[in-house]
Amino acid sequence: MTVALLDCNSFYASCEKVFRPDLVERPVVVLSNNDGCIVAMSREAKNLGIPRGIPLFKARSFLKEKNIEVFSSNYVLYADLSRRVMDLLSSRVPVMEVYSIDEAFLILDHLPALPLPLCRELRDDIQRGIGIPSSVGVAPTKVLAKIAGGIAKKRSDGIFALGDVDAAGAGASPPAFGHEKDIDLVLGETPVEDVWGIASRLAKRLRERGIRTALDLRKVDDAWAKERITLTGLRIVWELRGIPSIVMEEVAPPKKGIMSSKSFGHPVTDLEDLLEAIGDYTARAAAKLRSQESACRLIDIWLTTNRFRESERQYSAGTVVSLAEPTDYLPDLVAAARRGLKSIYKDGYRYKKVAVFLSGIEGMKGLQGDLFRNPDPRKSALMAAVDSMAARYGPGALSCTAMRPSNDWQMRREMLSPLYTTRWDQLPQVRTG
DNA sequence: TCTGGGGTCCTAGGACCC
DNA sequence: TCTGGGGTCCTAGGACCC
Repeated sequence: MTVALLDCNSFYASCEKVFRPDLVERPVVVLSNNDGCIVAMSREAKNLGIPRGIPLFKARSFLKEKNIEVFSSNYVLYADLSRRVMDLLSSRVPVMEVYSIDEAFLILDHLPALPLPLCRELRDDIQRGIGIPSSVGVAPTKVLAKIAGGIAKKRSDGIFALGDVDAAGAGASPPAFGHEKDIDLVLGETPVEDVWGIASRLAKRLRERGIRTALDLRKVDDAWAKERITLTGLRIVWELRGIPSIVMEEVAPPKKGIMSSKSFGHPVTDLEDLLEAIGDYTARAAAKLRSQESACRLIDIWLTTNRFRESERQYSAGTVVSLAEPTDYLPDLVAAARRGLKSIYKDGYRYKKVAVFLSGIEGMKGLQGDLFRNPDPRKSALMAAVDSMAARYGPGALSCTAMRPSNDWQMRREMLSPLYTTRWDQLPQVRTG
């Protein structure tokens, strides 16, 4: 197998630069929801040594001092540019897995083009046509392609291959980057915690056993790995050996749980405000549920105060509401969510966050019982209308809850870029003369 | 004043059944 | 006094990913 991992560089920051040519070489950071933390940085910002995940209030003076451009997160823009990248890839490579908003695995076997020239072309086209820089790692398995991708990011040509990938492809061109010996060299220089699937906790345990690099990990005993790092870990070991063991998810499997949760812009004390927020979050989660043609049986609700404010009284609680039958019908879901919230709400606390989690998810088509035999056409029609309104006016357009004008639970987004690509009224302007 | 929001999979342990 | 063994389902929590 020859698999490529194409990864957009500093994706959110790169998206913000697409319509701002004045920012080309400038350091840019993108904030989390609620303008809380720094979650993405352009290369220039990374080079200044800003830690990822640092709260904005701690970084503020540094950002100002270094004249760094700061953006609130604009997920509508990122999702739209991501879709364009993925569409371009799937038009050239029939077998691929969209792994995250900014990454895709591509199967390069049995294509007319050789792997490396094709990757160069894809990378160039994404840059020229969409304006997003990317890098590509090529290898016999996903885990090795991830490692190759990490090296590609540091190279000026943005491409790195582990093994004889062109020979493995159509067989016509000389090997591009190396043979087995070179794979050993690269793995020997890859710290074990840089392997996909091995994070700090696991890495610490491995290091205690003398396993410090990807090369060490590749050599461990199968039975030992199965027992100590589970089958998930054993698959990583096999992949390091070049044996494909992690499946390609060509079509995204339906979600087994759908979450909607956001911190508030200000502390919230009033039950009515919390109910309004939970209605909004439930509407967002339910829209995702319907978009994958599923229904859910369980709704988890939880709420919490701000754990960082140690001087304040803390309270957090959650509850699960079971529905009589699986449903995707928003009024029923909202009613259940409100019931759950009322059962755990306590007066007198300053709340930071509420969350909705839909689970017990089943496909609508597979549903047994009254719902399937006797779907209520009025309910389906209402939900279709809700979904088309949301497509037009945004995900929070309808939530079965009367929204009051001064809802101060809404998140802060004080440095939001325009919706360049999805709203006519926010298209970039070209000045002439 | 200000600290993100999604997801997946795995294991352990309890309840319950035969 | 003696108090199995195996299976399933559920939940909580840990660990990992972006």
